[in-house]
Amino acid sequence: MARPALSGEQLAATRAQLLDAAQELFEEGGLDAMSFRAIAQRAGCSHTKPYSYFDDKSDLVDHLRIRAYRWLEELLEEAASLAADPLDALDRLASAYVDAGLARPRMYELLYTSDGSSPETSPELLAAKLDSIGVCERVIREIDESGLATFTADPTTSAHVFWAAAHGLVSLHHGGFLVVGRRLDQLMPTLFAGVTTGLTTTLPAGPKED
Amino acid sequence: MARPALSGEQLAATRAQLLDAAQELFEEGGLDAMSFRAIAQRAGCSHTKPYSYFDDKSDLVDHLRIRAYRWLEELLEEAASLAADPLDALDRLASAYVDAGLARPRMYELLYTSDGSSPETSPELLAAKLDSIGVCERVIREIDESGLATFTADPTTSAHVFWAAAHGLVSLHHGGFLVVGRRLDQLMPTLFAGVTTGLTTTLPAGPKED
DNA sequence: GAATTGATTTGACGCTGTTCATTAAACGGT
DNA sequence: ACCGTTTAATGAACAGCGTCAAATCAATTC
Repeated sequence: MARPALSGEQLAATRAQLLDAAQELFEEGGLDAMSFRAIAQRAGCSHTKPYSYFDDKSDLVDHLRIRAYRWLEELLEEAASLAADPLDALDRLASAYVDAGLARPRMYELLYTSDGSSPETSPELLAAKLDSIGVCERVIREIDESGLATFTADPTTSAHVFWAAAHGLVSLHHGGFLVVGRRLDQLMPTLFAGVTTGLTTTLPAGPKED
Repeated sequence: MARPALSGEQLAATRAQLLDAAQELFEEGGLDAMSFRAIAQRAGCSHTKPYSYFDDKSDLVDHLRIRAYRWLEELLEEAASLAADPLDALDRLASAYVDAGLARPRMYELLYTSDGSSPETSPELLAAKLDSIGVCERVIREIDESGLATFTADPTTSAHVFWAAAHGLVSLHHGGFLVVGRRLDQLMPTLFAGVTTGLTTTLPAGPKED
């Protein structure tokens, strides 16, 4: 009858284009630099076009958050794939997580901030979150199954504990708590060794009390 | 010669008044609701008066962050003061921290967010941060000195580890990772028992292999 | 009472996110 | 080849934002 509606591909392409622009602006200059209008300008369109592809600015940012979690997931997946055994994989996961948080603080920021306006998270965002932490859970399950160590809690809980430790560590750094600066290098092994020791009965480097 | 400059008291009083208004608005409706103009309106003055008391909006928010850390510090201090012994104090500290984070999510949010514009934090804010984590550090030092347990790392590092665990846990909850909801109640003891086990050689509830 | 000095307010600017009326473009039917 | 329809994209407009400059007001000294 008339002008054809946007095909799925075109729609996805433009959305990706807008998200690219948004991500660039955000990583360059933070939230202030990522205005809806600036995104449109960088994407080379009028400042109202994004409204055809996203409900809202917070909707756009939510999709950016999903991207951030996918980025993290791939990163962890890659780190785990290089490991010799599941225990090594958990170690690499922790290092990769912390390294990523330090290397791309803005991207990391996206993971743990939310628009105060929309308290409820979208299903896709939730799925992205669970998928990323799922990498950790899977590795822990592999450790359990391999018999290299035995976790005293179920894999989901154990993954949450590791995740909390890793995120807490990165937050501590970004929050400026680690005044010495070099402190993180000594803190990371202490924390993860502590958590691992506390959560497993058979250990990679046991407590060995004489 | 002329109209007298603001006395220190008046200045502090007005600043406190503005911060009260800002805190109210923020806890009511998040960052969006806490506009510079809305703060002034609630404080009952023109929308530019705050500029006589704060450099900037981010300056005002920074002072709000300091308030948040002072609030946290007092809260932890009070929790520790109720304890029978230092080991109990550490337990209460963890519970108080998590409870506070769950009860006042907006206040908690202030602790770990920063304006992307000003990467460097003010000395007062840094002091407030270190004072709040200092409560934890002090309790750990007391445990060490009392001989109830022996930490394998120095008190500062140990405090960082506990802090990271506590913050990570609250973040996990606020981030919506704990889909089940009740999960937190079982996660908290697991995490803190794990961290404590991993960091101490003499334990409140040891690993007891056999 | 007049002058002066600093606190406060008023008015304005450019920018923001968002909405709405308008224009432009791509197709089907005749 | 044209028209009518449908949809994408635009431009203009609005209220609200943070911020700055000029104007106003109040309190003190001469």
